[in-house]
Amino acid sequence: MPKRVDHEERRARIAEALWRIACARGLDGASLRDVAAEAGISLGQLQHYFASKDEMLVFALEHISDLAARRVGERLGALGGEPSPRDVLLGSVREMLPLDDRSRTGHLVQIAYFVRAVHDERLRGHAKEGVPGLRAFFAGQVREGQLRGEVAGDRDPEAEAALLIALVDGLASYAVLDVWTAEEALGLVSGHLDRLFGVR
Amino acid sequence: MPKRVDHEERRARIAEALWRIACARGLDGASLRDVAAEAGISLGQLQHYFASKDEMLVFALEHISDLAARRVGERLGALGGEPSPRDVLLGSVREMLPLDDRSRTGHLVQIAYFVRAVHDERLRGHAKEGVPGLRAFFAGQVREGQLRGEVAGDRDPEAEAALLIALVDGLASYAVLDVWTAEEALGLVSGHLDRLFGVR
DNA sequence: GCTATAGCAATACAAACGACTTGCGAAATG
DNA sequence: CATTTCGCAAGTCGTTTGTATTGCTATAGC
Repeated sequence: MPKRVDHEERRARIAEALWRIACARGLDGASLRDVAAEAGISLGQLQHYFASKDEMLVFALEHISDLAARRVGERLGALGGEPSPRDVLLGSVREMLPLDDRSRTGHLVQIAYFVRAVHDERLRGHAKEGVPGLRAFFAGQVREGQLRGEVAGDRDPEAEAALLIALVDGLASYAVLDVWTAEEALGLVSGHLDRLFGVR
Repeated sequence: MPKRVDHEERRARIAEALWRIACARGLDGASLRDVAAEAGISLGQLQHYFASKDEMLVFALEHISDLAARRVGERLGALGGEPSPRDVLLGSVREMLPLDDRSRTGHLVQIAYFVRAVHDERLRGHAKEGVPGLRAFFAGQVREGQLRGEVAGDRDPEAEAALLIALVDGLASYAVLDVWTAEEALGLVSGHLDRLFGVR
């Protein structure tokens, strides 16, 4: 047998090159040749790891979702054993806003995929699948807040969760357009959470 | 002189053909030939009215913004002389959600432009310019609500306006992905407005 | 009625695209 | 040491892209 290389590691490297291009010029502006050049490899080598462009796009999307999920997990894990629901929600939200360059890149990539997902059935599945889980998680935190008496009992946890997701997403979208900064966006969500958690 | 045709009317027709394609397949999937075919004209004729593809895209964006602004204006005008701030806000929001097919098409087009705006300086200007005006308008309505005693005095009108814009935008984005329906989205914003306007 | 010109069709063209094929070197196995 | 198979480079293919060019037709003005 000839030499073996770590396929997954190579594919990850290529995916990261794709993100850099998608961030700078958009997903549709990323040709296979561009990605190969950005990754510092030949077109032939890229095609050795991805049989088609579509395969590359799907892999890159799954890869970035994994990384984002892991980042949120780490942040929440750092909160300690018994964190307050408000801190959990604010920590999650903080990870969903383009507060630093890396996160901003992630957002630009996510937006690039979002537009494609609108017209591409397969990608739409990927883009949608994370929402119910996130919504359930947020709703659980709201419910926990109600148990602790920090959230009014007449609030619908499922509705509040959806509101929070949509709100953060909208704030983040305008933040990447420089309509307002990510810090201002964070302040706005924080105010929203203040209201939800009875601090007046 | 030879015969003369109404250039603006032809350009508007071409722009509408572009929207139909952008709605179905995205902006990047719309070639000049596709647009010409959709408009029922030849490529040569299309080029007669738009010297370059970029010129066509910019015109189509400005045209759809004009139409959307006029729709909102009509809806608010139909509210009568002294409408309540809550009704004004809900009416505006209703126009910003993809509740019918025409509105959904408008949203898909807007999304297509949004992604392009992230990477295109000129389009970004167009995409951003409408927000401050809308925010000021919403903030004015919140302030009016405070004067009428319907909104708590410690709410920051500017912040509430930004929250509402971002919230509606996020809800609308997920609505076009079919994560939830536009009707559910409307119900969620309505609940948000209930809270803002002291109905508990 | 001649002419200038707007309107428009048809075609050409270079560039770039994704996909595919071929071929060679290297290395681990037998 | 031979052989097999992976890793990869280079080139080619047909298609599609935006733009440019050419030329015909009809009409308004002189």
